[in-house]
Amino acid sequence: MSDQAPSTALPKTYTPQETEERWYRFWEEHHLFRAQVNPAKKPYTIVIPPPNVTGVLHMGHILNNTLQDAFIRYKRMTGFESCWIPGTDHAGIATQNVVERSLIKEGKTRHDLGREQFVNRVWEWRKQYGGVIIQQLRKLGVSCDWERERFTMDESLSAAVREVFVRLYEEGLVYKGKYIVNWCPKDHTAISDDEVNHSEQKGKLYYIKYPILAKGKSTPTKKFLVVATTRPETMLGDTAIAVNPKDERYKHLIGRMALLPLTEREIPIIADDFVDPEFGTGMVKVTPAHDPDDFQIGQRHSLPQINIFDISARTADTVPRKYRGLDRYEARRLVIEDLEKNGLLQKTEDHVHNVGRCYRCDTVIEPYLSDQWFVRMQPLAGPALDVVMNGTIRFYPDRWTKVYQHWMSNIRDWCISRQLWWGHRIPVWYCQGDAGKPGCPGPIVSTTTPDRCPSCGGTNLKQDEDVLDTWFSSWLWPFSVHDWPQKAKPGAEHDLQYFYPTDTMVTAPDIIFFWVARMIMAGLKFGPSFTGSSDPAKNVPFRDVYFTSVVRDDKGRKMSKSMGNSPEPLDLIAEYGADAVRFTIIYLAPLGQDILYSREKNEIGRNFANKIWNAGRFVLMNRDQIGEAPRQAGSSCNLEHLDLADRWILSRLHSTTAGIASALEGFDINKVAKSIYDFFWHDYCDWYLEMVKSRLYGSEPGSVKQAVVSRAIDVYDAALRLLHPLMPFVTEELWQSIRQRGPVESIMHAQIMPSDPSFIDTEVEKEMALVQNAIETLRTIRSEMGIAPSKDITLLMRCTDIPLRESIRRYEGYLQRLARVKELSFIDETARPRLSASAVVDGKELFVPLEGLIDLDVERARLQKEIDRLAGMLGGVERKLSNESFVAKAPQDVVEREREKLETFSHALEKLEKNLEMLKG
RNA sequence: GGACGCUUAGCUCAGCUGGUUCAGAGCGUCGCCCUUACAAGGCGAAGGUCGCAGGUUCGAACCCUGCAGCGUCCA
Repeated sequence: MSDQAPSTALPKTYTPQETEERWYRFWEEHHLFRAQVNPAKKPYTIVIPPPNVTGVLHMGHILNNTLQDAFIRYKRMTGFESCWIPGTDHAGIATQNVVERSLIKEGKTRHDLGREQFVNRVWEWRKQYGGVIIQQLRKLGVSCDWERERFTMDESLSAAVREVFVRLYEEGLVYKGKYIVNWCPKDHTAISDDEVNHSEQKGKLYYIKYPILAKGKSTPTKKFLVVATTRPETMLGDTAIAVNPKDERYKHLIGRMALLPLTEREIPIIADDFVDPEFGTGMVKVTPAHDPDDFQIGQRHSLPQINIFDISARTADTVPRKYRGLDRYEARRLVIEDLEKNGLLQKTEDHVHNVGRCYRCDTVIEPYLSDQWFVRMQPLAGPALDVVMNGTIRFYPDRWTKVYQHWMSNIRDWCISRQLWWGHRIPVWYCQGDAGKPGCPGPIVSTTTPDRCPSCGGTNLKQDEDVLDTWFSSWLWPFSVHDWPQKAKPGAEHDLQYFYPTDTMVTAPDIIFFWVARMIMAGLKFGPSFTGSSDPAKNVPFRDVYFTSVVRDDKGRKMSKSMGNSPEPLDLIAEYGADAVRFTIIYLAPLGQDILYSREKNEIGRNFANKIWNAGRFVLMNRDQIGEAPRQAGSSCNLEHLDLADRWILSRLHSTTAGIASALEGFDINKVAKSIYDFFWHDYCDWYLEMVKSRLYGSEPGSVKQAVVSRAIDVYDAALRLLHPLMPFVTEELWQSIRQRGPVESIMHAQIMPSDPSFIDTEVEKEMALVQNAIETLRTIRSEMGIAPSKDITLLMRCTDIPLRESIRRYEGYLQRLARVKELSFIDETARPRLSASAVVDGKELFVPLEGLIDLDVERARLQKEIDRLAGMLGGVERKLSNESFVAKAPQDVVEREREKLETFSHALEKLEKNLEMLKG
């Protein structure tokens, strides 16, 4: 017994705090998370969806990262080279905001510092605070390969960004243009369509009268046209009025001019199909510089574009003096006031409309005309849609494919430039011309900073001021983490070749477009350059996408720190332990279904940890007293002196293992948690260990008892390994305690025993079910008859079958231990035990003589209830069988089963009724 | 307006291709128990017309249609 650990008395209750810290240090110090190119193994790779570098851990991260860790650990324990690459993204707007806020406290703005200084300042901030979330993740116990940690602003990842920009530019997939974009007046930058959150909001619909000008003249007629608008202030930038060409009401006005109130500008009345005759008056004002639809109309009719706002959405010099320098809402108020004064406001109606807000700061977005860079998405979307539709990439749950399909089919170009200082500066330069000479037209687009203009040789170059969208680096993450494009030679033996494509992407559904979709595009587009293959299956960034649940509070509201309805994850971990928090959230989170969460629910996980802890205590105490059997070579489990309970627990272990493997295949991690929980708690603790006691404390020889102890530990060991991916700490602690382990040995690299079907024995499980059934029945009788738990009972069983009697005798110990049956005797058909409680289990009658103890009324009521229940079921079966079409049409085995039920139920019923009669007589 | 999801015990949820004692589990409640692993525990019990209305079928919690309520995304 060289592998027997020294005696260790575990405390009665598991306390996670110290344990967790100790084992995490152990794992990290011994580089146990590290993955290496290993051609002998298949890789299993996950790249973390990089959290925002300004972020702090929230419940969504807890769920998301527990899932990833569970997948990574299961794979590591089933023969894969598991590699989980962590990191953060540089979160352009958020990070810049954070640093700007701290500058404000010093009474400065970024403009006071200048660009270079400011960017340095952000780097400093990042060095100091950017690792917070990474440290917090460690508390959760995640097995990320920290030696591969990446940041989207790392030099190598920045090189990837430049490379991609240049390649796309050269292919004509990146272009610059003046378009209406979503402008955040607070952050002073454009954002992409996906970064705008729309919500319904109550507003007003204003009906404004515009005087119609006399034909060919600048004098107003007495007539007016009326437009309806939700944003009256933008009228200052109107350059036309539009009607639907088919609208009979207004046909005669097309081509005429109107006078724009408050500005005295003359604008044309035009016809455009876009106008909905049903909306408002059927006439719309056209403001090409401040509305995306109007912009389109403006393009079609070559209308002037008058930008009336500055970058803060305050009115600019392009409006009459009176209205200049106003916030858009003040401008609205004043415009309305003046229109009213002039009798030009016909009416105002309540109106619910959709308002877009910045996803970072919630400011109402201003459609804004500006020069921006875009990615042409259509050519990238086609292949990206194909790989999902044809199953090369699978979504879990599958319904997200529809959402994806819809988005991909209606895709719009991606605005990638941001008017920020923090981020990847756009790799584009403009020739300004050397002294006295004019600059050259056209941009210089290059992965490296150019010395001189390629056309004129001039050295006066100016880089584009803008930076790229953060997501423009995130979409490359699955391969940029491996230092593409530097290490990109196809065929070479390195990380990119080995670990790409990744296997599973675990992400919240709300960012399906931000990175799932775009990562797929990027993988398919740039994959061939390092996989050397045009096969989409080799270029996709991942094969399975797991969309997590949304974590809500117990009232169903989405948890958010700003709402204050989210517990602080680190507090939860401190209070319950990381294992408990991990297990609980997995146990509660069915695939793709929202989860209602509250802190007390962590008791599920905490209690479970304590349960297995105490099971460990139990086996250790017995090992210390009884000792273990000599180790059998080549076997993962002691198989000597097996009895029913042993065969049963082995059967359960192997079918649980198989069930977990198949649940993992389908990403049904919730089921994994439930299976291991039920196995460990109910099968192993409630039944197996209780049954083991009857042998350990019985009269069998020491060698037999030692085999029993060894087996109990073996099964326990296997169960710990099954559970480890969900509860890494407590399982490590216990695994290290039950047997002597090597100095760098860890359960995280122990292998999960594959399910061996030869152990799965349905006959044994059936027999065991019978014993369990009998024990439960006896317990019910005891409880209902008010028999004190400490009091022994006698059991009479009607059974004439001699071999069966013998086999039942073998379980006597279990009945003794688990139902406190002191004496078991068999009786024949004619015996009529009086004053007994009785029951029928598997057709056999059980009698518990209760002379002097029995309350006849209670027992009669109990029997009557059981009779009613059975009679109900019997009735159901009889109805089915008397239904001719059932017998004719239902499958034969189903009919046969019903006939058997008829048999069983009526026999049992007969006996119960007889026994009830006896009590009456 | 369009798409998707959900509705099963007081609460949170399982329930696979329609048929196995199918109506389940955990929490909560009630009763008994500090039984030498565990009171963060053990044993037992009560509790539900499976959202509503139709339909398909020998048979529906499960499939189809409609409706209602809740939620999410897109326009």
